[in-house]
Amino acid sequence: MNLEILETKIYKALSHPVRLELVKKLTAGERCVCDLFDESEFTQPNISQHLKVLKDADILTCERKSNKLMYSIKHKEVLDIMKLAQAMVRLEINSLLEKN
Amino acid sequence: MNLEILETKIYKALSHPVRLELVKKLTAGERCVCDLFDESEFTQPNISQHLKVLKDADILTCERKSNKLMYSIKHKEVLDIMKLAQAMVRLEINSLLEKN
DNA sequence: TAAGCATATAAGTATATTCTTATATTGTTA
DNA sequence: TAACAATATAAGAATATACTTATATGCTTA
Repeated sequence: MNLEILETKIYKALSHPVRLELVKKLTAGERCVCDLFDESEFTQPNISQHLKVLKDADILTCERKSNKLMYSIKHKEVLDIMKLAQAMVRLEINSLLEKN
Repeated sequence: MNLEILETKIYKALSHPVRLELVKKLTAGERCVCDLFDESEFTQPNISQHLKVLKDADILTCERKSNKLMYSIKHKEVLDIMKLAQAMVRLEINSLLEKN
């Protein structure tokens, strides 16, 4: 098993705006698929597919509660990754603003 | 401008094994394209294209030194991102090992 | 300024990703 | 166990990505 491929899988999972939004929603706590779907502008299968990508990358995990599947963040490290990436974006925005 | 798109651009840039390898090579310091290409198994245009993706995501920057273009890491945050992703991978590997 | 090295761009093809609609699966409860 | 609600999977079309080869661009130096 190639560890680098597992690493790229994490980045790829985060690289789609819908999936990034899903992760951000889950920072507030676990949610069921139907809630996540209701709040999105896409179809239920599409949301399920995106959740699967995030689960396969071990970013999310899920657990059944009665008739609902609750998704949640599996490793808190992903939140730190996102904070760092957002910091990079801010640095770039600031340096663009300074130039004008 | 949508900040979330800039964020996903960072992840997408890191999500290819060749590009991840390029970033890792540059952790040791700046390198020219020809060196990076010589050490790779791909064509020079392909390496240039990957470098462009990394530059467009503001992960790398480049500077001309005489007849060579030296690429280097632009924001050290990306190294922290990679450490965190690697930590996530290790956690997963360990928990897989424990199960067997 | 011509020649040569280093790098980027263009164009095209193969493959992967991201959606959609339709359907299957699974757990819950009447 | 039948019916329903919640979710996943399948199949297919549109689009994006990642390669290749060929060619262009841009420094540098003779």
